[in-house]
Amino acid sequence: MSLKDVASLAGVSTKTVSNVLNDRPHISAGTRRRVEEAIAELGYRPNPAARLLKQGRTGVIALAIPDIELPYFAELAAAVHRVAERFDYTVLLDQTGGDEDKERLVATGFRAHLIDGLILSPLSLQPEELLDCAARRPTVLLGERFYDVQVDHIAVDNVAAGRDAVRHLLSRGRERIAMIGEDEFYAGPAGLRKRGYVEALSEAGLDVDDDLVLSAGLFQRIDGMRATQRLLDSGTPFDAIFAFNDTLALGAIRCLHDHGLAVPDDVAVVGFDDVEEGRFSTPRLTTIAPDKEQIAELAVTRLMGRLRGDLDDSPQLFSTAHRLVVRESA
Amino acid sequence: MSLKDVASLAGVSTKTVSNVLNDRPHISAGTRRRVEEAIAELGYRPNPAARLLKQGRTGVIALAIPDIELPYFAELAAAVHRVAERFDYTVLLDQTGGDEDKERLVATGFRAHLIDGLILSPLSLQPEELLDCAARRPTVLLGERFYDVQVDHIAVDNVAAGRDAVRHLLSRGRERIAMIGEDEFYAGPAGLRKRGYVEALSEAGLDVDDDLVLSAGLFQRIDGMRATQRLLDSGTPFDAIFAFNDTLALGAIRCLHDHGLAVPDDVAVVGFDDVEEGRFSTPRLTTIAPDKEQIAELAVTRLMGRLRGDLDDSPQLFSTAHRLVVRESA
DNA sequence: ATGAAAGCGCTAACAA
DNA sequence: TTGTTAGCGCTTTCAT
Repeated sequence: MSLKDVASLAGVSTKTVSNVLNDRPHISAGTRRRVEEAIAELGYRPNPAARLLKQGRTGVIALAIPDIELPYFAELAAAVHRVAERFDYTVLLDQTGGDEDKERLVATGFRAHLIDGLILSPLSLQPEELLDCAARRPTVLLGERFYDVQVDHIAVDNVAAGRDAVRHLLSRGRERIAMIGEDEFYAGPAGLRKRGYVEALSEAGLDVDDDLVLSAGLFQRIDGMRATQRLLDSGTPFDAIFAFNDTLALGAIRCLHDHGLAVPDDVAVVGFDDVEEGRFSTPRLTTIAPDKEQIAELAVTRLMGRLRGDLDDSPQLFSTAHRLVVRESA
Repeated sequence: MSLKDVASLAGVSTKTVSNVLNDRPHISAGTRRRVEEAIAELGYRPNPAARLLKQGRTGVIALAIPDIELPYFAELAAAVHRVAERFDYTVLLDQTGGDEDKERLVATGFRAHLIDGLILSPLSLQPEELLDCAARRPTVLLGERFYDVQVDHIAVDNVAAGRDAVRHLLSRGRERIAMIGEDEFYAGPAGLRKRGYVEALSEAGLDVDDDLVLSAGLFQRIDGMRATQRLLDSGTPFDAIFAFNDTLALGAIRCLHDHGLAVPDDVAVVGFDDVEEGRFSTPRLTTIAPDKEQIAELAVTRLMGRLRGDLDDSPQLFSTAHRLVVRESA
């Protein structure tokens, strides 16, 4: 059933029906009523595919993140949803799982091509591929990078944030500060946070002890737990942990508790992300809080600007706010 | 740039290009090569809208849930994603926020999206509207209902699950068991869980004390915390809490800790959902674990069956497995 | 094995 | 104010 059916039932042309549907002016009240009755009678619904084919916009943007099960991304996704809604846009969620191929698939749009724009949180994609992706459609990248890709980036200042976290630990008199989240992709946020860690230590005249630098797979709770276990097993003394996200930190705390260690008395812990969970955990988590609302706001409005074509400045890096939230764990 | 351009560059008809694109037989090697070269040279990408208009399927299913920030839904969404991927389907996530109007919007598809099917977790929508929604496109409902709607439902046996939770508490010698999650929508899962609570109590010869029955807005941590605070304020003695989801339970524990109450020694707590968070919390959470993988599997395959039209049985309620996971909190 | 041409349902330029 | 009609880019039937 199509526009035509409605038109013939209402005794008007398709154009008129289209006008009614799109709420355009220049329709007499009587005609409008007749058309609306016909629509109701037929239970007619416009075919979005046809509309899309015609006007070339879908009303959908994609948000591609590594893992929706990580609360940070869930909270970010919720924020993006809220902003997108204001623009009458829906969000298609894509999980890359940190898998490079999957990420590439999403980026090149082999799969979900029915989108007007893309907000991508890349984990392993290389600059040239990101550029290619952005050339294909309006794109905003989440997460700071070293390299200078000509694509809009939105991120907190990870070096500064990492420094803030470690400075706080130092100010509490901790000197053997472990770090969880070392990453092979030096160019990403993790590399930058490590930089902040290193800088804060050296400010305090401390050297980086490689035994205190731990890596952690997918940044889930279990990874934080395992890393902490390795640290404990190694016998290296430590009195604090800076985890590169809150779930790692929560996993670390779980492990410390299992070994009868008190947080923060024996070991102070600082996380990163300020997820809801950390506000209710025992102990409550001290963390770096990025402004997720601001990130979402910026990402979506930037995308909308590009979509509407009323953005003529060149791609840039937007640095969003962050702050240290001191709670109980450090 | 379209198929036509590719065709003329390759010196063939659009039909041939289409054949190559869709990997159909009956193409000579030479022709295929020439077409592929033309595609590469032009950097051509098929327009999915056109394809969609023609064949009427989008390769996208929507998952409409109240709130992605609730870990249960995030985990469920991840599971749905994984299953959908096997069918080469992408998942569009829609948040209803438990808002009735928003839910209706999603259900009726007013925001007519390019969607082949819908998995909906309704909170407040009425039977007739759900039916209407299902009539419109293949639909699977998540969460048990009392009423007998002719739509596929997938849910754990909430009455049995609620009973299991409370029986466990009783077996631990608790007799003043509070309940958090009372809901005005008696027909939904919450109402059924309460039924299980009531049944288990009466099995044990106990009466329901209305002072122990607490309601809780959106099932977030803060709601659990507030409900527990009210309970404490009321002065009603209690030695256990059955929270209708894990986040409520975690919020309750946070509140108990704040008041110097030990879990489970002073108050035992059982949750519902078995979210990852509860496996790492302090104390670890005892909970009812629905089989999320099974739920996702069933929901998606059911949808796929309807989409392919090779499902001719009538809509039904699928009861999925659940089990009690005893950890530290009770 | 390949080509010509008719739509899929909608919008919008142009006509009346 | 309303109608006519030409596409949007693809798939597909029917010819060749």
